[in-house]
Amino acid sequence: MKPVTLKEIAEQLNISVTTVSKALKDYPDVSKKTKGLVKELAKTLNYKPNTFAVNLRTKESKTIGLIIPVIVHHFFSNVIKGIISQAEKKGYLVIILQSNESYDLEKKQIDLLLSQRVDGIIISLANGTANFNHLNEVLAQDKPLVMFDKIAKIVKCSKIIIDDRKAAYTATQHLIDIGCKRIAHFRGALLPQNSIDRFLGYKKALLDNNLPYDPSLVYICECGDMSFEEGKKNAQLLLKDHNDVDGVFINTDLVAIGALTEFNKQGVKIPEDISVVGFSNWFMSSVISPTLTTIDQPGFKMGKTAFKQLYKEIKAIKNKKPKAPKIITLETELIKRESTRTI
Amino acid sequence: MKPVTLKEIAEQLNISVTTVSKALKDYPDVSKKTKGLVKELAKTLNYKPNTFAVNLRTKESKTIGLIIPVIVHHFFSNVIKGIISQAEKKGYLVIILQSNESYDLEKKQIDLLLSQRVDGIIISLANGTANFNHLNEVLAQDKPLVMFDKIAKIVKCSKIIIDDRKAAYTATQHLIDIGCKRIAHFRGALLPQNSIDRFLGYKKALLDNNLPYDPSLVYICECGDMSFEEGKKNAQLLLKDHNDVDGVFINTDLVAIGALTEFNKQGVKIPEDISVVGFSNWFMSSVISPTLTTIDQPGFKMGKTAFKQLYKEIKAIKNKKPKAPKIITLETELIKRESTRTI
DNA sequence: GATTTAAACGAAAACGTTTTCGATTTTGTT
DNA sequence: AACAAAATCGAAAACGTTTTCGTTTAAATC
Repeated sequence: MKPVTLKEIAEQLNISVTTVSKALKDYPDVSKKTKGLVKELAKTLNYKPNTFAVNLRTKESKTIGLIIPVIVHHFFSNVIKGIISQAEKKGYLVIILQSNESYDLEKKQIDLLLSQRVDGIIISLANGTANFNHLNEVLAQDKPLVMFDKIAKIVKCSKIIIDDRKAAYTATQHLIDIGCKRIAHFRGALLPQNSIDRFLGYKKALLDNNLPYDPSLVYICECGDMSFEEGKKNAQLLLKDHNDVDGVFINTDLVAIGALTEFNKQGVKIPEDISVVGFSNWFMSSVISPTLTTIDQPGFKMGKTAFKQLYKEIKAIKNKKPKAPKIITLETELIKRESTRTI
Repeated sequence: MKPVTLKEIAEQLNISVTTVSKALKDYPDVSKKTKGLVKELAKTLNYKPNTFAVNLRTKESKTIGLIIPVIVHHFFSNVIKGIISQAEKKGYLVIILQSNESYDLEKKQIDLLLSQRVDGIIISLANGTANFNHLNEVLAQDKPLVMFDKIAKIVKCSKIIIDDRKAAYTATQHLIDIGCKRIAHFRGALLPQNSIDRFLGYKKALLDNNLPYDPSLVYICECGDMSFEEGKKNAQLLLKDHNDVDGVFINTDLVAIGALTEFNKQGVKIPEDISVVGFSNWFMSSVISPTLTTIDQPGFKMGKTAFKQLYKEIKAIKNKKPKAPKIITLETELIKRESTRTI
């Protein structure tokens, strides 16, 4: 019942534990013959190295931590998938934690991962995170840290992002191109960098096209978790206060879908009355009615890239040649669908 | 830069490693005074026990493994969330692996988790899994194993399920109640137990209501990953071969949504021409048009329950009082929406 | 003051592996 | 046959913790 150890193999073969260990790892100073014997017996006994001992000895766990604001989320679950798929290729396991958009939890979880001694951490920040000591603590311990999507510019680690500003600019420009003159923006929470950048892209597009920027058309949501309900609520407010709006650029597809639902309910014609552009390209956006024009955000690729970068840094640190942090920007694409007019 | 160890604390305080260890764990044979000193120094030095060493010594990792067919999936990601949330409460970490509906991968991953020496495993089987040696191997090693949703009845472990048969019966009965006479069924893949049970529930409802069971109305999908495309394809086939069908019970919401999309495209009126019932209650189902009548499957609760059960078994085995496997059936609910007629 | 009891501490083994470095054996060379 | 070189092996330390059990010190009892 007890798992078999090197010692037992050694005893059965009347050789030392050292030789068994070396044989299994193909050290050059073990003869072909003993290597054969050891490997064979190891296989028949179904020997599996004790990870705990290996970890203790080698000081690495071949495990990384992943902290994510929400799991039930099309974009994030795609990222998870990307990370896991890539990690598996390199023999790494992934421990996943959900911060629930809470800074306090995020902090605790970083602590937990550090004391678990994972080899590296990938994180997308909670909306509420404004203090970065916990992240700097990771770097201080010489542990690789990679951020994606919701990042903190100020923390000196690698980041995998999209150009939120540019993508938002493109989205807004599209609304302008099809003739919208009064364009609202649902910007979601205040803090996260990508909220800010998307807002800035929206604003710049307006100004570049000589459209006035009207702050009352920008809807902020204090709720931590941006959601369907938020979209409905904002749509209601919008219809009540601004009946001249003919276009909306919305921070996230889920919110956009909430807005669409409310627009449909109130009999507002999309796209004839109002054109709507979302952000992220959730699968859902392609099946609702009308289908949603949006910005495709490559979640799976982002996950893969994040792990690849983390892996490089793990190796680099191990070889005592730490690399400078790298910022990788992935391409996005405007997906035109039914929720925006064609000219 | 090196992490601080018990030894360093001991040296600074001029006491033994033993006492330091005991002090931190509140052993009764350490004086209040030294406990105070030790704890204080530990805090100022930011001491974190080396998990590798603790694991090696205690033979447990406070980590469990989770194998899931697909991550980007409303139901499964809810389960993940449930498991993680519950695990966190008990101080357990969760390693997540995606089997991609592949038996081979699943087998490898079980192996990986065993050699990683996780304290227990939660799994939802791949569609292709018909051989259960890898699962019995887990039990043979005295590791707790809990299955959920896609289970194998034959494996003697705890299971968290819904009554698929009953739920499918309810769904089909609902179609019958609103007047459907020719009811088709998209049953998805052939192997998984819940596919079978849902089919049996469908069939029994027909027979109990004296409606003929027509095998040509049951659409099977060999594709491993049941999906949107499958729904579209089956809807096409259905419209081509059976223009008298007035109701469909579909295995999974995502497939149902594919079918709805196709029906909409071909101008088939839902629910006037055909009533549609899905299964799982994905969020998406409440926002598409028409909104989808479906069976609510409590993913989050399932995840929580699965971990709770696993936890009990971990404790039980630790105390040398292993418990008999338990099968827990969670309630489901029919959610009536626009895709089925009202009488 | 001698003895018993309780309180506080520590030495050492153990968990299973990896790796250094020295020892032994074998092979090759003259 | 003697020696050098190469090939093969193993002893032992180390990783950091937990826990058993014995030892010392302090307090309590007679």
